[in-house]
Amino acid sequence: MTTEPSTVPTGGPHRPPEEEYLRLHHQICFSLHAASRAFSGVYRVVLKDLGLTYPQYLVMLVLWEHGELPVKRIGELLRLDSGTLSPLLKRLEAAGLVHRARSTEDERSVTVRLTERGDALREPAQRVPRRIAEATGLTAAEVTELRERLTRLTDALDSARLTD
Amino acid sequence: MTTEPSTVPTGGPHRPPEEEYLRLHHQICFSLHAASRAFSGVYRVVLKDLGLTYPQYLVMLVLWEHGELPVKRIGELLRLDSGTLSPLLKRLEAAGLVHRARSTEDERSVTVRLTERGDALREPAQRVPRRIAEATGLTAAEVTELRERLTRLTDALDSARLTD
DNA sequence: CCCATTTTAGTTGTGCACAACTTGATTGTG
DNA sequence: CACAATCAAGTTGTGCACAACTAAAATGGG
Repeated sequence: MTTEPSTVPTGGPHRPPEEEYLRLHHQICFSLHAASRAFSGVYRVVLKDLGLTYPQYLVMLVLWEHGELPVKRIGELLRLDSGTLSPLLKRLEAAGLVHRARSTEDERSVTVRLTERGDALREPAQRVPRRIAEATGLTAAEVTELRERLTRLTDALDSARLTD
Repeated sequence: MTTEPSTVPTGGPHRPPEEEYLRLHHQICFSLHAASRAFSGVYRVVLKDLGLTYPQYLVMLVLWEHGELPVKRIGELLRLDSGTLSPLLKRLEAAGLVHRARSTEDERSVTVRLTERGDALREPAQRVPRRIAEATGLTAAEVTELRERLTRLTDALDSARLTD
């Protein structure tokens, strides 16, 4: 029974809809998962010179854009919570790229700002996007379309989760 | 200097192409990352009843389809190595869903097969895909298109990585 | 003014991803 | 046959994601 359950698609004349769903679904959930990991893999190679991981790079991107931010705001921008960010920021601080300090006006808040080294890293990082873009083999228009589709998908998934 | 570097897009009359790249690129890499995590979040909720995590569910999917497989083959199908699979399979075995045994013909290989409980879990799992499909808010055609795009992207990223 | 509630970071524990390495079995070639 | 090269799993160590929790500060209603 367990040695040969439900083999290849089917032998029957019509396929039950649930089977069809299972297959399609398997493919979409797996392909997104795989694409995400393939992306990290390429980033791992490209970011090696900078000494950054992919999530660390995302944090640096928002800091390069904004200069300094409270941890809370970084979390909102990157959709990450303190359980992920606290140790990550600690590692960036240990690497001398950022500085963390309690806000004086609100002692609950911690402000993260770039150090001189962190700011300087921006220059070599400028070359990263083009290398990644080349690796994807997508045109700018395709990138935009895919991004929009993924953003809509994320919003749909997030709101579906709330109503569960 | 570090307090306000490179603020908003620009103040200048023409934007340097690297800046444009940085922005677009930021968005695509972030959106894929976020979509992947949003997906896991929905799966986490839906799979809770089955007592499976998302990666465990992927392994169960290929086992439900093939009945039994060597670890090596599972890794090929899911693009995962033994460093990820060994402990994951150990947890599935501890949960009584699979059984692992050294192959008699090749002592290097370990064959993973479903236990009766693992096979039985297939029935309630049939309802998962529809729930996920509803959460995505996508039509079947959109799912197919997105999946194809992501698969092409993964292939492009993987081959780009090899030539690095 | 006081205290319950909320907010912000941080901590702990579990699981996944992956590089680098180890162990033991198999294969191919001299 | 012998032994180097290869191969399959597993182990170790690092980092990310996230749920659940704690600690400390701020806020707001009575």
